[in-house]
Amino acid sequence: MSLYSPAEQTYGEVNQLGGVFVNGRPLPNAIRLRIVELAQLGIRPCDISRQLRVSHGCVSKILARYNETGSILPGAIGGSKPRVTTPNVVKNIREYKQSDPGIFAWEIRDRLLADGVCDKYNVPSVSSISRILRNKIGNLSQPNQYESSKQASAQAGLSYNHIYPYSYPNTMSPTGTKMGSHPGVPVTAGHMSISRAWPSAHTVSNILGIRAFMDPAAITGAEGYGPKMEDWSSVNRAAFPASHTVNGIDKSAIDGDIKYGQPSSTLSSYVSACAYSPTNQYGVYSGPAGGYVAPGHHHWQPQSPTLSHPGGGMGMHAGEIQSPMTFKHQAREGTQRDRKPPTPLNLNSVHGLNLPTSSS
DNA sequence: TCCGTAACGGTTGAA
DNA sequence: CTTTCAACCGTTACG
Repeated sequence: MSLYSPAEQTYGEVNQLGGVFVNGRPLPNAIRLRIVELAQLGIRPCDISRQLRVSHGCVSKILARYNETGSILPGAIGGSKPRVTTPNVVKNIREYKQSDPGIFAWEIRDRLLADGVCDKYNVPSVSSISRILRNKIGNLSQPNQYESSKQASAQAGLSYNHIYPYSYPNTMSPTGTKMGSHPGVPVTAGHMSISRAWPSAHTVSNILGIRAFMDPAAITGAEGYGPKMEDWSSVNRAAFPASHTVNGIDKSAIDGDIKYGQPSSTLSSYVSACAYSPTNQYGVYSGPAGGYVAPGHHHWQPQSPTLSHPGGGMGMHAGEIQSPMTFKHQAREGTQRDRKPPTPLNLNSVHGLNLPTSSS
């Protein structure tokens, strides 16, 4: 799909509940966040599922993950984690080699075990060590930036918190038709495309995207749905609302972002735990404002509970969700008979679902 | 009816 | 540059 996609086709499919999703891709952060927030308001998962039009399996998964890790973010997709040849291992191999240039690969292997660098489960094979020697350490005199960059964080275990690594191809739309118009966007800098990148033009598309997202009808209707996946995704990402404190659920942040822009550092808590960030290549969205996001950490490892990290600067237009759902309470309200009317807050207001679009 | 989870088809990105 | 491969995704269906 990458190359080009049929523009008219919507990017995304519609699930049984009428929600739009992109197969293989994570739900937009804004929706993920909304799921968590609604759950915290006491809304049952099944209701959340219906309201947001996200499969219950997904709601269940996101909530479970949130409970476990404290993060609403999806895990890192793609790439391959350094399995045995972690930077630390490479570093050690290099050291062994430097101190004894004639050392055999099997000897290195034994030393890695002996020194506790690796255990029997993750020690590289002799052939791997040979490859490392050949490919990464071949010329000891060279600085080898690879390591320097990663190595640091590498074994730390905790280093990964970052924002979701969505990398996003910034290539805006290949098609160019719609977006082409504003080429300004930086393709170059992969990172940040998100937040800053979205000046106006995107906005529109975002909106479309968004709407489409939630409202299938819109999609179809809008032939435009211009933003193809990428944009879409960007939307998503960007959309990350911010609020933090899950408990408190302050939407203020969100609102804020609705206004666009504000970097909301707030979402940190939600975001934080996300998985690692891939190399710093795309940097992760350093947000507009933020520049936080230190490139350095990425680390593989399952996410951990630690979380809060200022990472976030994504720009978000949280708005995304808003429109879609607007929570049609209709359905539910009618049936309110449920059990506890959990919503003290009124769903509608929950997130500020107000659609800023119109106003602003 | 609700919810956890496996299967499935998909995307991604490091190696 | 292309291919592999392992990670994750959300939906669906089942129990």
